[in-house]
Amino acid sequence: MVVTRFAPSPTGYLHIGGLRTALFNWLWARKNKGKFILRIEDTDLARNSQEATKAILDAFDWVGLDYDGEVAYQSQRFDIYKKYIQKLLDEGKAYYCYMTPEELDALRQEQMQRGERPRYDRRYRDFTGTPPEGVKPVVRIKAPLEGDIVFEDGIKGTISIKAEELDDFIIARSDGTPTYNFVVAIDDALMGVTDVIRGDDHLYNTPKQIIVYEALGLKIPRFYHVPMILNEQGKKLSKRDGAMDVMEYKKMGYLPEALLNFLVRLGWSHGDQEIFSLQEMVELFDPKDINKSASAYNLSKLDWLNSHYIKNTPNERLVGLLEDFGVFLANHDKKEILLDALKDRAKTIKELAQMAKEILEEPTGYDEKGVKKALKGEWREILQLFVQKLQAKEAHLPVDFHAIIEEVVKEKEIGFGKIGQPLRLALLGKMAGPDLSDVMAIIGKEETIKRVQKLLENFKA
RNA sequence: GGCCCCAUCGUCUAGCGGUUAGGACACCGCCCUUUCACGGCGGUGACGGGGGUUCGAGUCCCCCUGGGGUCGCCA
Repeated sequence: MVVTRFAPSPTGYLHIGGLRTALFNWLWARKNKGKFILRIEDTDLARNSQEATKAILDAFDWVGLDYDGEVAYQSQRFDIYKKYIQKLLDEGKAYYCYMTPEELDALRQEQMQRGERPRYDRRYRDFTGTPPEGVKPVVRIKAPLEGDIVFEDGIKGTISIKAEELDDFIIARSDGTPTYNFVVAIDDALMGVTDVIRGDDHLYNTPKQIIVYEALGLKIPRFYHVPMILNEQGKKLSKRDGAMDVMEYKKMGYLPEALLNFLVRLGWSHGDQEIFSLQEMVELFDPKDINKSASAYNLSKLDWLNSHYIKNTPNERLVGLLEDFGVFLANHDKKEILLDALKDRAKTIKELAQMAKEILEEPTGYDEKGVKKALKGEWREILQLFVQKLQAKEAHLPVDFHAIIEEVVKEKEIGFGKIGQPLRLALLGKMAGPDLSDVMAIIGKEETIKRVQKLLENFKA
């Protein structure tokens, strides 16, 4: 049985790197019919917030990732960790350290000045004297003094760290609360986690966690360290790099399946395939196919994927999606024509909404270049004739409107462009947009006439 | 700076000793067309550098360069 987990610390929103990590873990668990656990790493009471936890849950909900069992909160498991700390203390595998933060700082300063690597000097490791007064001690684990800590990373291969590189790191703060590297190891072991897929910023934590596993005699899981996601410039992702928050993508009009598809291809691939449904990802995903190098994200590819998914989204769903962007089509009798005309033109739902508005709402002005280009020659007579003919007929469907245009074209012996350009300007206020017959059918005969007459009115000879 | 990791078109990537180095996004051109998109077709474009190993290296080894990660009583 494969058990994976996603273990964010609730210090803010879920960012896209976190979502990719969550997705990889989720996929691997689902593919193996195993379990995917969501665990909130909130041991640092001073830093976490419930809003952040909620934000993470909301993001999961939006993209459609689920998890098995209840969400685990480390802050509710302190007594478990306490027992293990005591166990290590009793067995002499951990010890109290009475060094104050100030003393530690001073030591680090000195070491830095001497050009040495700053680290705790193990002064209390074998301390047997009388502890200094008034200092609440931390608990440190006895890390091995020599040798190498070696593990097999499922992505990077064999990783080897010398024992001298590690120090006796803190497993319990002076207030008694346990620290990250300690609780992670314990929880992963206790929850039966078999495969840990996480960002490679955790690579250096792994040997520390292995020290904990070994001190406690717990089973060590398989590790997969996924390379980071870089910004479009190929630099480290930071808060300044635009949309980091997963939910921002919803606001920008991206579909969750597009975001997931985009993210899964960042660092992972399956031959030349670009489009993956969630189901296909589950079938094909394997962490052994994850790349070893970092990857930069490029929004234009996300746009492409998003437009792909929009094209293939049923109109009914688009109607619902559009409501978040102020377009309400549920009761519009021509919504099918409208959506069919627009859905393969929009990169985002936001854009789709904008395009819909530009059709549904009367133009507030006319594009300057368009005016110059379209309003010349016989444009006035042509539009007048068009209105005349339209007024005399019933017209509901695009074909009805198209027939009238054709009549005008024939009668005046002109090309489609001669009527199309001024008509487009009248209807949309600009020179780009979907098929005019569709537009007219959507807004209807009366509105069509109204808009054409308005143009005629605005540009009197 | 120490330690660790990484390196194929601008970007995401395929490649797993013998390929005209493939695909996708973006870009450019053509076609379609009442416009703009969509779509179709075509094009520009990459193995960071230097040494080895080998009959033969994008593929294996070493060095350099470049990039990233990490060195907390954060996770």
